Amino acid sequence: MSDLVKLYSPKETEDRWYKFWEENNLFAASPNPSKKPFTIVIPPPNITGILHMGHALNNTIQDILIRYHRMKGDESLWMPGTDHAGIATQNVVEKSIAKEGLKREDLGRDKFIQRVWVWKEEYGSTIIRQLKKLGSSCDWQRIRFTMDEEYSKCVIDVFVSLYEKGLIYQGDYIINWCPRCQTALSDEEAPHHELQGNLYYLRYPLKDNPQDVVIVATTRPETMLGDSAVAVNPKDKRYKKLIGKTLVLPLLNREIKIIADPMVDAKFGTGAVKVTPAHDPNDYALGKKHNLEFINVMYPDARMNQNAGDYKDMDRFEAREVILEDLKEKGLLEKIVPHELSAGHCYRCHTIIEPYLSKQWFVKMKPLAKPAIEVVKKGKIKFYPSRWSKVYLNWMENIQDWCISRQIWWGHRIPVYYCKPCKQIIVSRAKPEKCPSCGSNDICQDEDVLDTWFSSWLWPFATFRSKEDLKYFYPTSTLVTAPEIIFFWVARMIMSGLEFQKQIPFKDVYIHGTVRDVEGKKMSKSLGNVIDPLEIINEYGTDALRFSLISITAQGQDVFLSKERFEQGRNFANKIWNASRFILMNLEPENTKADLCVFFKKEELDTVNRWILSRFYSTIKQAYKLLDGYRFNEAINLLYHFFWHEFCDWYLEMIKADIKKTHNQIVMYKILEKFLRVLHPFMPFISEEVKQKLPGQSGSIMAERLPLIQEQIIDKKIEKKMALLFELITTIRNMRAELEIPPQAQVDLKICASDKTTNAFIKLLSVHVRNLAKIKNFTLESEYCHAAGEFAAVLKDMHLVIPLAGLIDIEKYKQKMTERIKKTESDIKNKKTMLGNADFIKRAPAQIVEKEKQKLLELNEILNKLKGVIHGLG
RNA sequence: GGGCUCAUAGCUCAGUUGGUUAGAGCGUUUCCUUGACAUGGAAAAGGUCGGUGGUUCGAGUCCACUUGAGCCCACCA
Repeated sequence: MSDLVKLYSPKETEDRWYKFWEENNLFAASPNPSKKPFTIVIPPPNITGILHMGHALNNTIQDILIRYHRMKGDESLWMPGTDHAGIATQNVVEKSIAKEGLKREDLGRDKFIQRVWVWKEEYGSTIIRQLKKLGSSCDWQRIRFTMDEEYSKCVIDVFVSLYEKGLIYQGDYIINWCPRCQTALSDEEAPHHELQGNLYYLRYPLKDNPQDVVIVATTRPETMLGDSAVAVNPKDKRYKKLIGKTLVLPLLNREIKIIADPMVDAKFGTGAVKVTPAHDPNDYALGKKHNLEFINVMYPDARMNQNAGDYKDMDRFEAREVILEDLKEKGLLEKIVPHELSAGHCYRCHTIIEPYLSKQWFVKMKPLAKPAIEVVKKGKIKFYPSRWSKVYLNWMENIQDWCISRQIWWGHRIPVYYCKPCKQIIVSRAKPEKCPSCGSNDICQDEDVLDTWFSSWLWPFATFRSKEDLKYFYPTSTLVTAPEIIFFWVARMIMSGLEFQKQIPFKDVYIHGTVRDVEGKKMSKSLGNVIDPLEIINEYGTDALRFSLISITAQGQDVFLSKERFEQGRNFANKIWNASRFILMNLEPENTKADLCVFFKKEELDTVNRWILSRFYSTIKQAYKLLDGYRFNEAINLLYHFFWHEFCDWYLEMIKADIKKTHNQIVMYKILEKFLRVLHPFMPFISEEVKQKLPGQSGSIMAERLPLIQEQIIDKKIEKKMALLFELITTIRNMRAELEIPPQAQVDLKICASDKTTNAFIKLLSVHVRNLAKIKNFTLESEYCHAAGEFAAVLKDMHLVIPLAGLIDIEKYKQKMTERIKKTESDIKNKKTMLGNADFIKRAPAQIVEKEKQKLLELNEILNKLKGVIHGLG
């Protein structure tokens, strides 16, 4: 290794190791009764997906969990797969055939679906390849697709079973309709966004007295063509006498009634509202209640239809303008007031949703939601961070029925059949030969397919191919996903798991933040602010990407990302690489064989080695705890700090002078080797690469176990003492800088430490003071030893003296000391006040009081020493 | 209209059960090309934790109100 380059090169190593792991089947998991299962099902990416930072974060977290548990000794399965993504995929393939001048109708249903499968074969696994670049240790042999034959069977089975239970029904309702995709959408698929629009005030003349008008306000004037009433609040005095009267709908001259309903808010607009039952959910309810006519005025593509009179064939927004013009001409446009409104948008193509009356299939959600609410309330499923459980419960408690039919071709076709002669509806797992009612074989299947989420909600169990696997790995352990997926997927999986497996689908739900750019904007292609993970991998390496991403992801907080962040990860990988190089080039292979636990004997091992071992075990103990609590950033930052600043900056520097000593050899090797194992879940590639270069090591690091915590090695006293030593060295270095002594020049140093323990400790470790602070003649006194004209500093109850005067600016230094004295005096004053407070003495825990007392003593000591320094300066 | 999150060093952010010299990375300043690493080392400067009030012996850390930023949900036409 020592002959290798100074810079770590992830490019040359990462792909190689991934291939090695795959070829050696190291990702595979299978039921093993002697082990605990740990299971994660991947949120299946769309086959149209291309890896973005959200995926990178999501999958890095899962991979950390999986690798951590695998090395903990659990039978760890990361179940991979992809989602057929009905609308998204259909859109992509439609675009692709459009290049040949074709529409899907030109091909016909079967040919089109064939084309989708061809597309899927060619591009559908792009995202999988990219997940592999990320280092994801999924059991790829188990990979699932939501349109796999068996999976599809399960989807159909679930539909039929829910239908048989009376939980699926068909009906004419107002649904969210995307005119561009030309399909119904669920409420979740039509998120509302604010829109700057207008409130248009229209005048509807009374039939009896056309000079008199009722003014209605609307944001969508084109829907007036479908009006079948005007509604007012029954208590509204302004309109009381008009209730029951007839209006003439302008432009179409249709007669409509004025009705009264308490649903109308008298304070909004004019207090009179036009009622369009076929184009608005509220109006739909009014229409049902008051038995109004349902007039659909649009084609599925949102052009006006035959019910729209002269406006037929105009697009809805074009019609809006023309209608307003015409009304204005007739003097029936009262006014236009700017008005902010929110409208549903298609989550696939962002087209404004049209509330549209149509026949669709729905799932009754209330009965399914009930047990799903219970399991979260009872803590059987826990959200991390816990606040998301509130969001979940709030949604579940107000759940609406789920529209599951989609008017597209790519997806699971609804298993409903219609008998043409007798109109019988047959819901069946397989196509019936003949109608059970009339015996006819003139049967056709429902044209619609199911919502993609109607297949993904079965993911945690439908992915398992055998009963044994299902029994062993289900319920899964942790689900890792983003907040916007809670309603779409998490909630529904909980419902389906309870309904079809009678068990929760997972125990923990870890909700991570959204990846945003530095300005806090969501990363998206349209904004052009994306950072491509693959580019980062190419430039900095996968380990760097993973490290940086994780180190800034506090539990549940959004991630603000700029490209520079990845430098830290790259630098850390390089640091590990070089520290390893250093160790390996100094390591005698025979020293790699010792068993650390046998070797470790307090009495025999020197302080420095005891210290670093203690720090190592303290660190991993804390890291494991943090990982178990899903605090990934804290865990990795802890490991980072340990390795870089304690192991490299202090430990390796201290033992450098005596690197061939057996104890040093054994300890530095053991810590490196063990550290790599702890690091592996976070940075799988470099940990494997270095591990493989260690002498006497064979086999993958993936097959190793995490180092066990050796409690008996943790020694807080030594850790504290060593902290003092470091402070001492730092203070001396500081003095040298103050004196502008060149780094390579050696100086003499006197330390006056009156405290016996401290004195003895410094004596014991004086070699390190000499080496790390470049000291030539070192003397340790127990008495005050600061002579006039010498340069001195104070550390706790010690005086540090460099007998080399004249170089410093005495006045400047005096001033600095005076400031410190002032600060110390003020600290003392505060402490005295605190300790003088009877309530504090009485109520604070004794150990805190004791600690404060100690601090006061120390401060007094420091004050004395500082005064001595000033005095010494003359 | 309801709910949630955030506001801590120049920048980006940590800070689990309230304990008192508030941390990191990046950036800045000074010095160092010393055989592991300049994707490096040493040292330094820099916050009193958005505001107000409260609880407490003690609050960045709990409560109320408030200001600003952002997100989610909701059938205001």
